[in-house]
Amino acid sequence: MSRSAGKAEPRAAAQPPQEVLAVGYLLGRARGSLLTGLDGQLEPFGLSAMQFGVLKHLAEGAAHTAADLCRRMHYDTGSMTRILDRLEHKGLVRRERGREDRRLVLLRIAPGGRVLLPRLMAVAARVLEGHLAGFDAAEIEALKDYLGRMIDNGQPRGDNEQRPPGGKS
Amino acid sequence: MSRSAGKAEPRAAAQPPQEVLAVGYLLGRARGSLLTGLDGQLEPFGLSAMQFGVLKHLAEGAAHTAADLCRRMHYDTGSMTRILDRLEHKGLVRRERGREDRRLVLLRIAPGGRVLLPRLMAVAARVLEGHLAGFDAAEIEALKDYLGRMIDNGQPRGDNEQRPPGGKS
DNA sequence: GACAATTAGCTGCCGAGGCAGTAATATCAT
DNA sequence: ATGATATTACTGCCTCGGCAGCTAATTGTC
Repeated sequence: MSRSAGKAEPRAAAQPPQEVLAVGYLLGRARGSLLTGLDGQLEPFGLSAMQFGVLKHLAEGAAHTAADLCRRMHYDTGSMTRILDRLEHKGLVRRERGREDRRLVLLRIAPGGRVLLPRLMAVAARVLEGHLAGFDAAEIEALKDYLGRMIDNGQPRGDNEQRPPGGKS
Repeated sequence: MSRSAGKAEPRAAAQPPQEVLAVGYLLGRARGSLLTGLDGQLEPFGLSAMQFGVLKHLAEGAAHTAADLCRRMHYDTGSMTRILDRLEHKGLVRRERGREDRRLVLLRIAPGGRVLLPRLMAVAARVLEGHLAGFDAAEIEALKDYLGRMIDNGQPRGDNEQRPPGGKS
């Protein structure tokens, strides 16, 4: 949002390396604390934070297949298969072979998952809010903005995308 | 500040759960991007980001034993042993039994590590700065402040957390 | 229709991190 | 001193995520 593109950017990030490296350190610690808390609170339900994320995506209709989930969550397809195995085994997710495209395995939340989800959401929100105690709305927005920008900066990683010449619809 | 029964608190973090959960998501992504970039850049040196962190701590004199490193870096002692094994095998770190307290294994950077470190620092700083491109000094400070506060919020003895009722699976 | 290229999902394998248990040493209480 | 407890470092064991390879199925080209 406050991405002032018109302004000159004097690379203000030019600070003592120590200062910049601390960002990476803090990032790892904050993420670890969040994950530990989340996993701990989710443990009574027998779910991990990752499994919760999958369930949430499915409930929102944000993804309907395993590959879709992997793209959205930037996750490995092999690991996704195993996570779905567990969720299906717990009766929280149902797999169904695609009828039109028989390569696809369409995913749906099972009733059990749909019932459980609200409680999981409440738990997750509580953990997040606990970590964000003392933050006002503007600060949360700023934090999300910063993180988003860092992610964007990291995306154009090193090499060029191969654009095969010619049409690719 | 026990939020045991806190409902209507003046905490501004009361936002739609979606918005708050996004923070966790972005945090994980930003950290992943950073780590991927760092590991990629460190690969030519045959080192991981974690190994670099250990080397850096030793060079700064921030830690002198394995347990010390673990406390500072919030790391598992078993994994630390294995990391030190590799660093020692590469000739970047030296182990020496403590003379006063014979339980300790005093750690020192070997000359090879000391020579290598500046280049590693430069690489790491470059990756960090790449992710922080477009950030001004105040924003970086704010980001570090936010992350630090999140970490502090996650620390608190963690036992005032309620347990969700009954597990099933 | 035959063929290659692409996509979706799954499995095996490997490295890394966390946990528990162990041996050696140090510290404290009695 | 003796025993109990704590700390340090290390070692298996387990789980999880990423990677490579595989099969089945779809799409595109001729």
